[in-house]
Amino acid sequence: MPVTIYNTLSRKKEELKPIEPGHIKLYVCGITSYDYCHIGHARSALAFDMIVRYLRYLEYKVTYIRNFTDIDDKIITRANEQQTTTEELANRFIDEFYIDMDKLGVNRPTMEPKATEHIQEMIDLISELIEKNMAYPAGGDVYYSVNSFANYGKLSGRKLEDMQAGARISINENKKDPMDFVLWKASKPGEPKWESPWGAGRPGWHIECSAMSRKYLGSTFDIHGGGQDLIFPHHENELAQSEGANDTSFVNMWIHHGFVTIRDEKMSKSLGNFLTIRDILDHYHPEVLRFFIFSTQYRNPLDFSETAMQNAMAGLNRLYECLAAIEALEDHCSDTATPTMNSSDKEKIESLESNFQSAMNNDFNTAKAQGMLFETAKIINKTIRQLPTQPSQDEFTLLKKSGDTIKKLASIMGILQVQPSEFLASAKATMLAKTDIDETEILEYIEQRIQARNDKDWAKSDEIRDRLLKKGIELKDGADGTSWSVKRG
RNA sequence: GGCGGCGUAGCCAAGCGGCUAAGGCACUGGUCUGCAAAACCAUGAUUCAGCGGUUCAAAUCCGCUCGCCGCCUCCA
Repeated sequence: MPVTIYNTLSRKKEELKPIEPGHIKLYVCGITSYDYCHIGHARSALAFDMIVRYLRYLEYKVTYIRNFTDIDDKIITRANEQQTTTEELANRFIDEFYIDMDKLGVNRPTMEPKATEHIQEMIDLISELIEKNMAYPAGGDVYYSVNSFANYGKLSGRKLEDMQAGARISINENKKDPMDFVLWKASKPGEPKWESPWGAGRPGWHIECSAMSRKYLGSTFDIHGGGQDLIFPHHENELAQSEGANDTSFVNMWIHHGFVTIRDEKMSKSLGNFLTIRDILDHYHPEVLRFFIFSTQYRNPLDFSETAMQNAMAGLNRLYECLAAIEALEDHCSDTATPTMNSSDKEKIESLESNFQSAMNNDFNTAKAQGMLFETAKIINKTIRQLPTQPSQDEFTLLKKSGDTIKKLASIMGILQVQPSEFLASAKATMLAKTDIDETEILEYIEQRIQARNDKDWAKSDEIRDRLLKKGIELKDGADGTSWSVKRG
């Protein structure tokens, strides 16, 4: 079963065929580090984390490069505002980025090059472009000449004429063509600068990815990824630079993920609908965010809302409850017991892994893959319910094994990786933090209620239960006493 | 204006020309319970924004219309 991926360049799903058999080389545009990361950054990191995990699960070797943009206009502006250096600011937010990524359980890429550590590679690349007459110095800057690259626009599907008609391009006296973009920027007084053949300055944004991907992955590699907003101009320009300089195809497949929206609008600071990763992690278990993000295919827009997160939590809970039920099975088997599972259910359970794979092979369809997990959980729950006290050894083994398979497959999405009890407890703690009651108070009420129940004083018992419910606490009377949880929603 | 995407049950979401249109959440009924809650079980689309067309066959392909979104400036 081949992996097929939607390639932005061809606008079709294509079979993944690594250049070097068994080895996939992937480059993803990382963050510009000048602020805390938001939920959109989380989706990007998580989407490629999932892709890499899946490819490795398929036993591909994956070399995964994700860069840090640690010098650019926004960083300079922000550093000035905070009266610090660009280096200090960028490094500080790289540290914050790692804090968020670690909480989300995102695996580190193979390498994470920083732009400022690859200035020489960029200067070399720019020099090559100048030699080939594809770039020109002007007034201390260096520009890429879009007219020198016949295929300019092939990734984003734009024509130069159309783009000029749009005419939202800043006027710049130095440019030969308004669409030409900067490769090297002369530094203004007080700005960070590096020496170059064209004077002191700093690199343009697009050139860093061309230089770093070439250094670590070569002139042609398998997959380049990023958010959909990077298609133009960033990736279009990278492609023009790299193919212009290297005279060879830059990337075989371009993967672009969709946006996270809030009330169906793209997040932005000006709209005030901006949510950082840590805002969300204060209220939800990291696996809830992961589950939510993978509840739709990576290319679709994903609308964030409290309701959606509650749904995600409920769904994840259901899967954990199923795992807990499997764990709770006691090993009392009988050789003579008749199996309770019908053959079609048994077949479905046994084909979980291959069904999961075909979902994932179809452009990493995590939404469908999640559906497979639920389908299996449903059958397992049903089976466990019908199980005699002495189940057959086969059936018992199948259930245990299915639980392990669920966990293994879920690990590709980074969910179901903690003990069910641990997840439930930690979800409870974050939920409790949102209420105005604490655990000791709840336990006191429960004690009082147990007394009332022992006295068969149902009125008082119900009154206590209602009082807690008003505070958002639900009680459950089980076989082993009363337990509590925070009411959802 | 140019380019791209989307519109499937109350909500989220699979589906990529042919098996009963996955799955989740919510709702409702049942099991359980002192009553509840949780959990579990069961149940929902003769129909896929609308209209035409291609085909033996369309949610799936083509055209048009309507609605929504993104990019064309930094952006995940």
